[in-house]
Parts: sequence; structure tokens; C-alpha cells
Amino acid sequence: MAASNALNTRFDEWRDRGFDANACPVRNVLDRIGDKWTTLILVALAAKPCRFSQLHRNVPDISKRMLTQTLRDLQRDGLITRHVFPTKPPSVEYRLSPLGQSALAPLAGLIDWAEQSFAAIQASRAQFDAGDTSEHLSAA
Amino acid sequence: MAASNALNTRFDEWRDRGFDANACPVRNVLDRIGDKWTTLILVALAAKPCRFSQLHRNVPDISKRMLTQTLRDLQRDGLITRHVFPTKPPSVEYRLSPLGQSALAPLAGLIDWAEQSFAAIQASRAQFDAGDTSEHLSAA
DNA sequence: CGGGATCCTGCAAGATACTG
DNA sequence: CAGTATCTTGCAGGATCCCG
Repeated sequence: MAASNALNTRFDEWRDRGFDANACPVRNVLDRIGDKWTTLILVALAAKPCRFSQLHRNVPDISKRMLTQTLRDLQRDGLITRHVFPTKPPSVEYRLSPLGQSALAPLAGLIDWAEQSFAAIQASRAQFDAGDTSEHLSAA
Repeated sequence: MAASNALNTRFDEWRDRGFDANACPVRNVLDRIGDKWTTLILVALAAKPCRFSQLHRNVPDISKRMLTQTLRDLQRDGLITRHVFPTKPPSVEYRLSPLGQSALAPLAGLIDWAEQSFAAIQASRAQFDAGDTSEHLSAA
């Protein structure tokens, strides 16, 4: 299909450009997305703005420390905004910025792929772990 | 737009389903993709099958240890296949499996987003690091 | 060439306690 | 409530040497 060729062309460009350090968007941004909690938080905020403790509850197993840190990284990158309401016990609300919103679509694409491929991946893992000695031997 | 609503619905589903541990494709697969090297290797293999030392050269800064390990994880997940040619100095070729190929499109979506957003992200970081005290204070 | 086995280190991240 | 500060540790991952 034609789309596949276009894809290859883009991959060629990225490869040829080199992955050098932090000049490269691929590594720079992917490292963020790949972070254990970033995606979960983004998904949690996708629906509605959320307060700190709400996020703490909604994102399971995250520690306050990591939540704080991840939120600040996201804020620093401009993906979320932080709104402080000076109520008596102060309340802070986080919400997706337009930039953060724009990340949802590609993210959804990846998650869709993850869901569709999950069964196949699990099967492959099981087979591999079962001592899959079926090495692909090719004639020279 | 309608697409946005569809997006929200999907996010709702993922959220409601819970992110529990390793039953959840999101965490399970995203952890892989987010791995420092996985994406780079996938991109490197997108164009052509590649041998170990070629990958070692093409993916900068990766150690042999990590390359070996990442390749095996990818093989275990069924994203790449490993072909051994029994030549005198043995040569091993890695190539994307159909499953691995199918990951390229969503990955490309994310990388496209990364490229398009990189400038904005950098700007946001600079502003944040410049001691951005412009907290969003909202009236109670 | 394509790895495996070991050793060693730094830093990511959990636990706990304190504050405005 | 929404964090910060400090201490402590596990283990990811680099360096090095060896093997078929």
C-alpha cells in the first residue's frame, strides 16, 4: 500500500537525521511518553480536570513523590496547566493544555494498537518462555 | 469535532477498566515502547533487516548488553524475528515481524506529534526554567 | 561476529516525616 | 490539601572479560 511507502520515507528521514542526544525529538519526547506514569496521568486528565488527591487515587500505586514530580515535568513541557485555588485548605487543579490535548490522538493510536496486539504479544511471550528453540536457521 | 468525542469515550473505557497491574495492555505495552532503546531499534529495523553489529553502530550509545537484552525482549514479544546464518563467523539478522510492522504506523503518529510539538515543548521548558512564577491563580 | 557471565555503580523511586 | 525534605535501597545498566 502507498501508506507503507510514505511511512518508510519518514522513518528514513528520522534515521538519517541521526538520533543524536537531545536535539532529536524522537528520543526527547518519547522518553517522556514512555515514562511509567506520564501516559496514565494524561489519560486520567483526558476526561476532566483533576485535583492532586484525585489523581493520587485514580492512578494506582503511584507515590506522592512521583505524582508531584511527573506533574511538574508535564507542566514544564506545557502539556498540562496548574491552577491554584486559594481556598482555606488550598486546592490545586490540573488540566490538559491544548498541547496536551493534541497528544491524545497519537496516544490513542498507540493504545489501540496495544489493545489489538496484546493477545498476540502474550501468546508470543508464552511460546518464547516455553523454551522456544525454533531458531530461524537460514541457509547461507 | 466528532473524533474528539470518540476519543473521550475510548479514554473513559480505558480509565474505567482500571490500569491494574499487568492485565492492562496500556501499561504492559507502553512500558515496552517507552523503553529507552525499543523505539530506536524498531525505527532502525523499519527500513531493512539488520545485523547485530549494524544495529550496534546505527543506534548510538547503546551498549552491547542493552542491545542484546532489548532485542531479546522484542523477539519475545514477537515484534522482531531472529535469523541465524551459519557462516564461519556466524551472522545474525534481525527483522521486523508482521506484528512489528503493524506497530510502525501508530509509532509514526506519535513521532510526528513529537516533531510538530517539539518547538512548543522547548519553548515551554525554557519559560518554566526561567523561573516562571506566573502561577495560574483562579478566584475561588 | 554475536553474544553470555560477572562485577560494580548511580540514580530512580519508595518510605517516612514535616510544613504552609 | 498539596506538596517538600531527607534518608535509604533496588536494580537498571555500564564496563570488562570470555567463549563458540
